Amino acid sequence: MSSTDLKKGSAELLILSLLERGPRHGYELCKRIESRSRGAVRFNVASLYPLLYRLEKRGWLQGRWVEKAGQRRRRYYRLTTEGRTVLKARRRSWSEFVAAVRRIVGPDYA
Amino acid sequence: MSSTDLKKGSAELLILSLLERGPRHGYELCKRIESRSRGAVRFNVASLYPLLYRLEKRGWLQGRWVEKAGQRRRRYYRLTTEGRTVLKARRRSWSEFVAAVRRIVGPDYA
DNA sequence: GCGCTATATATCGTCGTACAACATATAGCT
DNA sequence: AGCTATATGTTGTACGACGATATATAGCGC
Repeated sequence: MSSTDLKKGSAELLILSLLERGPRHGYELCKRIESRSRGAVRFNVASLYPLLYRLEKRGWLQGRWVEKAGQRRRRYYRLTTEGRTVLKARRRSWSEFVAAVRRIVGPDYA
Repeated sequence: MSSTDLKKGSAELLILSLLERGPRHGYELCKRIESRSRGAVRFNVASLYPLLYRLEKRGWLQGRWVEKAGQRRRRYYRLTTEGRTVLKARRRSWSEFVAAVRRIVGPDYA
């Protein structure tokens, strides 16, 4: 599986995690994921924006337009209370999943 | 992301890993994944069989029918040399991916 | 002025894949 | 005869990833 495939399931977890410490806009999330993962995870904008809309629609995020002179408008997203609850659950299920995979795949030989 | 979504990217890694120690047939792989992950990862047959065909088509697996009296025929898959090479690479990229996610998501609070 | 890059958001069309549902076949248990 | 377990397979739907493309603003080099 390519690194593209690998990130499929974890995209939401990454977004929610990054928003935990404060509002971020789409492009910023994109760049943060790339730099924090040292390039291992890269987000295509054609996936990111629709994903943000979905999360907002589910009530986990709340977006708000911020306009500044001499700048393209930005949409800042913040975690809702429900979003925080979901994040907690997602973190737990992620670590459970990783543990389960480790039991099947065996220890790392990296 | 549901545990269903989570496993999307790792399905191939799981199959390849299980076949590392010897030939297995589809249903057996299904059951082994379920039991080794203690129920955390479950495979739908409608995903498993097409996946096995794909892997075989790519030359990573080789299947062979085994018929026994009083039993439904089984198709046993074994890892090819190419499959072993791919498995090695997949294992490495999986652990890199997990490390990258951990840097973004933070430590486990499970 | 022009091309390039970076910042920032957005959509369209294609393609792959997961899975519910259904189908088939064998055997044992009740 | 009906249920469960074993075992493989297909069809149809639906969702999501991503390449390509578009729009808008600003700065830099030439």
